[in-house]
Amino acid sequence: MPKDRKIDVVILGLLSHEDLTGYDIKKRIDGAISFFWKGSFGSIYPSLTAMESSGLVKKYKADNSGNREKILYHITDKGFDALKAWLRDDMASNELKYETVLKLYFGGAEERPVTIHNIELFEEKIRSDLELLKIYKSNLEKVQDNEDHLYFLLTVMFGIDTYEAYLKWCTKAKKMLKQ
Amino acid sequence: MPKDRKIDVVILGLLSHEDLTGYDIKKRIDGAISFFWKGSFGSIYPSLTAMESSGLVKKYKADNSGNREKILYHITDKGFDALKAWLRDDMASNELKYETVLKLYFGGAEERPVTIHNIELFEEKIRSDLELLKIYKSNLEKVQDNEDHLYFLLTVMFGIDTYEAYLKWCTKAKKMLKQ
DNA sequence: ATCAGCATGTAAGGCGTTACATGATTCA
DNA sequence: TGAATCATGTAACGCCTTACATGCTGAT
Repeated sequence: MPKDRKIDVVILGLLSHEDLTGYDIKKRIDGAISFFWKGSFGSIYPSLTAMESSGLVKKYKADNSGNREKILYHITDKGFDALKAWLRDDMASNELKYETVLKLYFGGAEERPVTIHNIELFEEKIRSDLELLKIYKSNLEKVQDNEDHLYFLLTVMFGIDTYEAYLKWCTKAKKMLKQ
Repeated sequence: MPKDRKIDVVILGLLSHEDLTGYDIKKRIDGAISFFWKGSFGSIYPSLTAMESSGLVKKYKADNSGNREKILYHITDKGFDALKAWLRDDMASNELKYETVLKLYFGGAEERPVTIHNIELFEEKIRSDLELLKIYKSNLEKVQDNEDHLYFLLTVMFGIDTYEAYLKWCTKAKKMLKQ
């Protein structure tokens, strides 16, 4: 029964740095965060509404110098406390659903080239994502004064290290499957 | 709208090796597979029922030498075709929900020791899982005749390689957080 | 003028978990 | 006798995705 809507803390985390609209939040999630978490409008807007009524965030209209409606969200003290409580909580569910590995595990049901092809597809995806991560990394290394940047950098390094391990494994696995 | 119940292929994959009961399937999923996929009774039994009515599997009562009711499932040709079609399909969604990395990314909202502690928790979990994986690996290496074992071995190696990369990253990250 | 992007939201429905309900068997 | 494990299933409910609905702005 305990509420388990992780999108809430993703949003609170983002709002702990700056006020954002729902649309902004979506863009942030689609950026560097997408490597380890996802989120859609269909979850973001309801979460914002729910967190507003429980007092974790506060909404306000942007000072309309233009005339487009734009609803910005600001994290409250209560929201900040919730974010910190989550960080201090030892609980952390790391759920991976690797369809590629699943296909590998059951690869015996097909000919070897099928599995080799699946590994190659994975490899290509990882290789291009890795390039992105390296760009993120070099951008982060340019600005070293900010404490937050250390955390972003560590996250990106986590991605780079694991992706490089994936690629090494791909090479090895293909070799073994080709005898 | 396309059916996306991946638990179906997990079950088909398991049944491609041997006939199993729903309970057996759950045990298999909780074993080596749990490293990259999860499943509960609440999803397994309904999936079996659905796949029976669409002809992918066939159920039969175990020859009751005992008297406990036991329903075994056998994969049909149609089920085997579905499994192979899935393997041949280029689509593969690898969804990770790394709460640990999420906490890392937003770690700036708390003091450094909080993040260091979170990394240590992750490290311990990975270390003990890695031991398990290494046991699986040495067991697999004892039996080399079977083609299926190659796939299991590759899967386990994937786990070992990535887990070792995680551990190296943990050491590095802790060092950086302690200056 | 049109298209991409900005911007907010709702609705339907799928997937899956947790908890519940039930009962037999095996082992200490 | 009692606990753990075997064994099957249902019910409630939550989370999230996809698709839909709407409309403005800015660039080409």
